[in-house]
Amino acid sequence: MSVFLSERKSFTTSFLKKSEWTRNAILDSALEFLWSQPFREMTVAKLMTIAGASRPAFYQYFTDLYDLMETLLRKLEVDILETTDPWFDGKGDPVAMLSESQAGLVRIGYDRGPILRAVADASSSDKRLELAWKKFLAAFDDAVVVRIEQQQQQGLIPAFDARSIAIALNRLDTSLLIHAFGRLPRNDPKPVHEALTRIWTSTLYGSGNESRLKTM
Amino acid sequence: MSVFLSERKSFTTSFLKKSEWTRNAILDSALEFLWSQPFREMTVAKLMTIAGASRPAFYQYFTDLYDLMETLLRKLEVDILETTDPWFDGKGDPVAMLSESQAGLVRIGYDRGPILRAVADASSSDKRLELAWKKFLAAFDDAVVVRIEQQQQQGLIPAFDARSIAIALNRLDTSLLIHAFGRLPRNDPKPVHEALTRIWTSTLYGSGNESRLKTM
DNA sequence: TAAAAAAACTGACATCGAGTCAGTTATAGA
DNA sequence: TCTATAACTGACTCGATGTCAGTTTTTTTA
Repeated sequence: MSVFLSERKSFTTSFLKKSEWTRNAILDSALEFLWSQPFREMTVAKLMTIAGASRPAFYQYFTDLYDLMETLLRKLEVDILETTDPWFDGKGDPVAMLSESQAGLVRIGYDRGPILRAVADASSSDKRLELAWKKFLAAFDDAVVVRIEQQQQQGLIPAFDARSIAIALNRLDTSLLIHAFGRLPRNDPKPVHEALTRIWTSTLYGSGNESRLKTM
Repeated sequence: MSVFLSERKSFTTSFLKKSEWTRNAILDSALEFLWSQPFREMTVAKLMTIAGASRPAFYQYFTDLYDLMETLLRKLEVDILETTDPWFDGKGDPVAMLSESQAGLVRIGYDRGPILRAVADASSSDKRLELAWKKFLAAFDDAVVVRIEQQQQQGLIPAFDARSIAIALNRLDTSLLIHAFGRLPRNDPKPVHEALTRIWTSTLYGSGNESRLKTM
């Protein structure tokens, strides 16, 4: 079960029905696999060898590898929503809240980068998973749009088309997290957090970044 | 050969050696295919049916589908470098130059979106193509870093780690272009251009976007 | 322009991974 | 301990890939 599980809780615990136990063993095996190899190397056979069961047993629990990946995506989703909370619901200084939310995102990206990458990779090969991934991203787009429009009404954020900016900023986050943390060795999280915060902040609040640009 | 070829020059022209002709017919078939279906649906057999030759003939010209996609990537690269020129080499108002370069990028993204998407999709399934794609992006990262550092020395851009911002902004561009134009029907290019320009501009030059945010 | 050389092409084959199923084994509950 | 239910497996089919020996078509050149 290796060192790679150290950063996360294992799915397999004692006192579970055999069926649940095996399902979790498969999920654990998938995580173990994806921490060291890209999704494209994963086959049902390899996975089940790690999990210690026969290949057909896999199909007892998942319809295919993409179905399994969707399960991992759901688990990611929950954790991301949690740590992203401050900017969406917080009451204080919006810049500080934003920085905090981005910090949470970076932390999760760092802790689960290869999984995030694997889901993104896999989603381009399967219609169903692609849809799930798209919805996952769209949910964030919607949340960011709402927050931007709220703060535009308060005069905290200048007037512009909230949706296209929200989409752009969210794409920025996902692709940068995958770029920086999607494979081992992972980048240093600090500059990633700084870059994201700088870009979001200057785009939304225009602060921290006034240029010396006058005429020219 | 269809309507989809209208926006681009066909590879196949007269007076070509048979060998070159067939190779180009395959490339044309790939474009035709990718304008209407995602990469994951593409098989050598389907492609060669469109191209009008036997399946094994494909391997005369390409080692596999990823090799073919790499060829399409090279062609994209050339065109992108062209239209991106203003901000990198221009002399006038940096904000205007930047907006112009982004416009070029958006135009290419719009004209070739599905191809861009197909290359990105395919790159996650193949080591070689993944590397080519990574290098393609890294080349832009480097160019942007150089330009940012130049303008930081001139005092046009505030001091910050140019590389991480460059990487972030480039990831933003690619993923947003693919999101907006990667499949039919494509989005309206105007808000995409506006969003990109707003984000790049406020991040680098801090202009066009001063917030009413004082204390709070 | 016709024959030789070179190139492009093809049918048939081997391989690999996916997904299915009928039949067997193991588990959980009474 | 027995039985019903759930979990598992070996063996199969299928679809796509990549290769090769042999044939056809194109190009060269005499």
